[in-house]
Amino acid sequence: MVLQKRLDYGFHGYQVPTKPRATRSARKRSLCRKGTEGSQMRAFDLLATVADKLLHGTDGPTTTTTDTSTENDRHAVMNKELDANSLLKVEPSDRGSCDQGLVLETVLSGHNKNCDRNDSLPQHDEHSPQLVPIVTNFEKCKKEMENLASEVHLGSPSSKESDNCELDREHKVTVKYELHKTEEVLTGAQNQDDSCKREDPVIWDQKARLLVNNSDSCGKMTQDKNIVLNSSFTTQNNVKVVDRDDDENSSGCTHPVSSIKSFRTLPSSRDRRIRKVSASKSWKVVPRYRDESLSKSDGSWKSMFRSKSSHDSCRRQKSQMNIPFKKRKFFDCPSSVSNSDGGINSEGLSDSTGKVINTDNSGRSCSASGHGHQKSFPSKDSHVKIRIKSFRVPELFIEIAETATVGSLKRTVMEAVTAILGGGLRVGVLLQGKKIRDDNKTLFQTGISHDNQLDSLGFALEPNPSRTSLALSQEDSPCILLHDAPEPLTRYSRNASADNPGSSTVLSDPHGDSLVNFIESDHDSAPSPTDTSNHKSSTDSKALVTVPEMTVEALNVVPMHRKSKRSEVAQRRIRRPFSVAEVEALVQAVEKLGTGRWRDVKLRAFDNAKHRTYVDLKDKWKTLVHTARISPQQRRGEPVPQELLDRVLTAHAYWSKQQAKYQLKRQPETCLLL
DNA sequence: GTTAGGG
DNA sequence: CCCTAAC
Repeated sequence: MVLQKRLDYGFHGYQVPTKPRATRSARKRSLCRKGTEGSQMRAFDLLATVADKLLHGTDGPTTTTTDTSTENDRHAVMNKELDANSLLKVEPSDRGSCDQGLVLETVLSGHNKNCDRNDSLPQHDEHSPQLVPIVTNFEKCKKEMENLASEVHLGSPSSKESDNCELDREHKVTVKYELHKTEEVLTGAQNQDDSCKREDPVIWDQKARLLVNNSDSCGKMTQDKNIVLNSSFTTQNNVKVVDRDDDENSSGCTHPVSSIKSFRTLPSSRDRRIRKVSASKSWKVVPRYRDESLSKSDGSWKSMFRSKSSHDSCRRQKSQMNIPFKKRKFFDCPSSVSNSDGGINSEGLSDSTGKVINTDNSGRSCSASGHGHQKSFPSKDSHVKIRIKSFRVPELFIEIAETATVGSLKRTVMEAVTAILGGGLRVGVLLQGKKIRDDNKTLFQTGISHDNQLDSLGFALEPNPSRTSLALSQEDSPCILLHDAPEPLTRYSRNASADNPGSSTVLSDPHGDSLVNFIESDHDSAPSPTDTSNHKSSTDSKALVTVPEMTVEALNVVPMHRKSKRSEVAQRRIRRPFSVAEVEALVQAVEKLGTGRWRDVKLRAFDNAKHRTYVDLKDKWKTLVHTARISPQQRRGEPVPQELLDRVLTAHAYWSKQQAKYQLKRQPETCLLL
């Protein structure tokens, strides 16, 4: 067994600063479309628009490798560079169609040819060594951008200039990268701020003001009320991306797992399926909402946002997202997220969802919005101009083996980002800290159109009950297939192991007590925010964990389905191969309890492994039996000790007999009865 | 909510 | 792992 270093990255947030502005024409068009409705637009429409745009943008991301991804560089990157200055950028993929292609790039400080655009890259030096800030840029195709801008940005043409020129075409996502357990992203925060600055917060503000002024004048002249809103969507999530390699070791010990509770806390939809899922399944991507987010906010968030936003009081609210939901194949409305969810959302919007921070990335947004909004607008007109400066998706947690390639890292991050952005997100609107739940109210009715309320308008990304699932599924997306063999990950894992001599396939018991460990793996997988925060300072951010060999390929992230399937955001749980220790525990439990009592088995041996449902155990047993029966050469994935397989066969045979006996017993009875 | 089994 | 039927 080999110990591998595992790198955990906590993404404290993705920032998607303002999206590129639509061209004038586009904007005009958009204005025409939406503008007519102006403040009369229903809140629901507003939500739908924003959500739609957001989701659209993420369609069809692709990941590519950057210059730094060579094998040779890999270690350097992982060990050294990451600590210092590592950046991840999401860019349009070359090959991808404009509208969809996104590329995730890893940029090392120093040689980032791509940096040009992002001068604002955070400077890590200041930060603690453990923190690895990553900035990702989301560039959307103009088309997308235009659409986005057009939709998001509603206003009179006159004000157009004011909008965010700098942001043009760039949908930026800033990702904070943290080493595991370092929840504090102070550095990152600063970085972000920097990046934000880079975005020219000042300019923004000024522009915003200009806008306001213009709008005022315009409004008066045109009788349009233009409202400029700078707001950021904030979501606090912890997404833990776990390596999906064949090896089970990954399972647990090192991975924090989302707690079921959290899921349960979500607003329950009436969909039974969903409930089921939430109850019994754990997802890799775990939303953190709840207090944790708040606590975190103190650490990373606050620092990040506040640092610059000092002047303004921003409302912080935690928002939760990523509650994995199963696909609702049958019910989903393909078209617009918001629409499809409508009913459910209303409920979902409720408190359960986190709160939203009303700040922009830099924290200034708040202020900006504040400036802009101030009561300068005449209330006559119906047009509401909204500018969303950034969307935040804080806390992305990624855990990846050191032996993973840069490419896999990119893919993993891409996957996570895609999952978040493309996955079940919905937009919540807050006014003065209160969630606006009635989607049918017009903006005017809600008060969004009122000058005095503008400064208190906020947006939040929230888990979309119907389609939220951050879980990344590789298998789901066709794209993956293209890159990877359709075969199960396990297969690849093997290959990978071969490729990486250093890593051993066998997972050792990192903690010593395999059973206990794996049993508790869940906890690991979903570390509470608090925990992480506590560990922040630890230099060991790179926790050395025994990790089974991980297949890089397995990690490949697959972009979610494009638009076509946007609606079906729900994804299957990520694959979590059983570790030998888990198998051991399973075998032991089955030996004692027999087959057919999976719930008991679960309670007995996997009670603490939230991510293992009794169905999972049953399935695993099924596969174990199958595995035991086939030749070793045919087996894939982490090899299971023959001894265990033998026990499997023995136990299986024994309990099969018992069952047969039982049935025989009964048969006569039934016969007699008959 | 559990089991069992096919996919 | 997912999905369903059946209980």
